[in-house]
Amino acid sequence: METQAPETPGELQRRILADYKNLSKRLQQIAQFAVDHPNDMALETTATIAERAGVQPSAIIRFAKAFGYSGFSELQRVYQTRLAESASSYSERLRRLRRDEENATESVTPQGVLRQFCQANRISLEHLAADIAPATLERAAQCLAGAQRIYLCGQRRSFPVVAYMAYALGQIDADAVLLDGLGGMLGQQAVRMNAADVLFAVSFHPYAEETADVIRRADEHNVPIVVLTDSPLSPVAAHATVCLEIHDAELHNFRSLTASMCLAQALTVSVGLALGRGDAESDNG
Amino acid sequence: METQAPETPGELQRRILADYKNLSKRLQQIAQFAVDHPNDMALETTATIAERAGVQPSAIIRFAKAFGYSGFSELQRVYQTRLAESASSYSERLRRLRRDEENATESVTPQGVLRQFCQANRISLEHLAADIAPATLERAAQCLAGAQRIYLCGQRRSFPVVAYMAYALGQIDADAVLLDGLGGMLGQQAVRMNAADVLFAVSFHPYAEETADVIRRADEHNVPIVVLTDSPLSPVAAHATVCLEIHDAELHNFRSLTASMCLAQALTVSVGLALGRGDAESDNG
DNA sequence: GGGCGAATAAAATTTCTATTCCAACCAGGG
DNA sequence: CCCTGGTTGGAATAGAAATTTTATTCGCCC
Repeated sequence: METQAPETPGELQRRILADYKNLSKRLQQIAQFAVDHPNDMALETTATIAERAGVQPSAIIRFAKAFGYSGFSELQRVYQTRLAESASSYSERLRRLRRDEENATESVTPQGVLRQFCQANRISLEHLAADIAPATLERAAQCLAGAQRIYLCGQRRSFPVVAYMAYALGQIDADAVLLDGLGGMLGQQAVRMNAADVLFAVSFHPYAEETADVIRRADEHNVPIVVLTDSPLSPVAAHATVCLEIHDAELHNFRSLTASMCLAQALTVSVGLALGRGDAESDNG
Repeated sequence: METQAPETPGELQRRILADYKNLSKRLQQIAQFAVDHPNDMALETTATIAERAGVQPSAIIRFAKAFGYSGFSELQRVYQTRLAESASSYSERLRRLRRDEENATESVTPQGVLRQFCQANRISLEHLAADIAPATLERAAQCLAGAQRIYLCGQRRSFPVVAYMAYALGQIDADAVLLDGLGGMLGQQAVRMNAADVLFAVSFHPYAEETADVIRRADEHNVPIVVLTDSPLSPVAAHATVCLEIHDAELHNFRSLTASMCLAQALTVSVGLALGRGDAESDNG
């Protein structure tokens, strides 16, 4: 009632421990339970919590109010953020970052923008390393390394990713062909794919029609397909032999490519290592 | 209704993906949202979820029933367990990640390589934010924003960077031309540059001859030049009006592009903000 | 193009939950 | 022993949320 209610999980935890000895017997009992079962506090109803803690529902309300909240719901909100943040906080963190920084005055200066992007991209790289399933990545690398020729396809925003791979795979003497659709001849370029090859396709949200076409064609000819996309439900994922899911940061309505590029690079190097020409040349330009 | 309702988060995820194509349009929309925002599914109310997903609350119920649950609450319970479980395993994942890093043998597996790249790139992003002089960045942004037309030039490893910029600048309706040297006509494309335009050139170590040529030509015609390169002593830096120096990470003899891409993106957004069309569109592909 | 059935939206209903309130309770001091 | 401060338990209440019901729309087949 009297003091300000903690708004972050950490603050709350500290407050509970500090005020513990000043609480009444029943409230101490609840504090104990809250510290021991934060998940229950976040997910269960007052009735359930009351039962599990062996108290009356109204005592739960009193507990919340004792820490300055208007009611239990407000307290529960704090426990929920704790849970959401600690879980797969990725998009949550990015969203918060965006909210925090977009209204800061410096966010419109170039260096402010740069700092935001650096920060956001660092977070997305952090998660990239943890989120990609090793087995999936392994299969993707093997798929590419075992192919006679690697066809690369990506339009619009995805194009830089495959452009980079075309270059990098060339550096390790892999037989890579970039399907660039130059002169409207994407179909012509793609028609030679066969089952001994592999198609590496990159496609993000609005999912360019051309890429979908190439994938469909590859699927019809039993060409293995490695896909890099942003959702397992994306139309391109359906035909994938191996599907790599990636979530790049988005800021100022621009989606980044950092994580995608990083993954592309790691894949290329892995293919190189598999082919025994990983750390080959001295330089690349 | 007909089949058994999934009781574990993993099962549920698989069921959603498998049945996706059999669902009605609205239900697909919800499935999409559920896959993308599991936290919301666990913590928010039907009304809130409905609003965020852009559907009616009753549609959420139908969604739950479509997977065999008696109602939404039962479905939500599953998402809650997912959240609760991942909360406890998060620190576990971090610990594993750290432990693995000390393990040198893993560095040749794809996930080991990926982790190294993520780590290295995160460090380079950290430095990027600190190393770039705000004034230089500001001048670069103004230079680009004030130009009638932006010519983009980058070969080999630098190409993905300018390819991305060509795309991104197009998104904000800037007049950008990618000098891709297609059909050996790089000279033809470059000849129209004049003093009201600007040339944005990217060039790294062995410094492609074509890029140097374009820069030389631009300089002769008094075209302002913004250069992104890896050394102030590089041959391309000499002619630069504004010179941005960048140091991407290098691993396994492959130089990354992460920092360059990040800078390119920050620049593009800054140009957009300067032109007053920064956060324009809803989406970009 | 008109009628049929499924899918959806909107309103109405029911269920459940947080919260309030007050009587009973307990401890300590007169 | 009884009053007095705070504390507790549990019924009552107000409100919100899930669910059901009812119209309406949409898409498809004849």
